Amino acid sequence: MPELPEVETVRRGLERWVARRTVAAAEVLHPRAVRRHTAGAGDFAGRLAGAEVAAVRRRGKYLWLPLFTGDGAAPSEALLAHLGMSGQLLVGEPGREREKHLRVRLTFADGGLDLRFVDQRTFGHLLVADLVPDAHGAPDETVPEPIRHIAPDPIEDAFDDAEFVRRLRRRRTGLKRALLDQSLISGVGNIYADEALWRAKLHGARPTETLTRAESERALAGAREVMALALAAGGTSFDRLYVNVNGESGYFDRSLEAYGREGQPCRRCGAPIRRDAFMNRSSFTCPVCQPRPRRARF
DNA sequence: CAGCGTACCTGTAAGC
DNA sequence: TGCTTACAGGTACGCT
Repeated sequence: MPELPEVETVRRGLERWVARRTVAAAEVLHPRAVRRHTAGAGDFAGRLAGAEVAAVRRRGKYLWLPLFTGDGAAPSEALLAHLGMSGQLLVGEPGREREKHLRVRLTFADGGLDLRFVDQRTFGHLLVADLVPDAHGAPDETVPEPIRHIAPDPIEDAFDDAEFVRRLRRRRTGLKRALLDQSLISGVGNIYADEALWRAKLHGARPTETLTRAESERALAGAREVMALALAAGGTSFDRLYVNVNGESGYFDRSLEAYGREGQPCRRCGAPIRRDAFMNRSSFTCPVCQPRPRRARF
């Protein structure tokens, strides 16, 4: 469930079903799922066994569960998760059948619902990492060390609009590429980048150094608005790959204005939406509302 | 250093 | 029907 609204939907589910519970055991069924935990699968499982989930946090597309380790101190490490292209975190009866692409399974000391990381394409991963001070947020906030370089996302308090606009306009790249850069703004992926640009009436190939302050703010507002709407709909899913912790799909796909609408009329002006190849994927734009710049950056 | 292309996977759908 | 190809929500890494 890749982009911010889908990950936030999962975060809310985990908060409800997993927070404040103590892990009994972690079972790694596919080593690739913990490849970024450099100390290995055994160390990963060892750090989780007996730990209590203190909370469920998110920045952009990353989720993390700060862990109480039993000594009464504040959490110093966290279980960090990225769902990649096809990852799911599912909560359910421990005895149910194992999913075909089950990669990691956590059981809890209370014997209740288990937590499963299911990931068809294995681009997602889990790891346990140290918590370090957050360079972007309040002084007492922490983030897992591997994601300290990730920028705040536009729906968190730590996001600084003016700073984003300054950094965006200093870049020398295309607008869409910049929106997808998680070190500039996190949480935006291919769907919501296209939707934000449609709302802002801007083309993703616009060179960032030609953007006015007002245009930059429009792009940001577009991202913020579309993600808030998608979140209210439980996220976007085209198939069973993108579901919440209870296996249910969101329905924001019905509200998409650009993404996946090649050849269909723009709901603002009626012109057929056009598809272009971009970064080994697709970009969808309205050729009238979002005129392609003369000096295009893709 | 910033920016860009490619690699990493599995599954589905479309094309021949 | 079966084979091949294109494409799918993302990030890390190495090259220029």
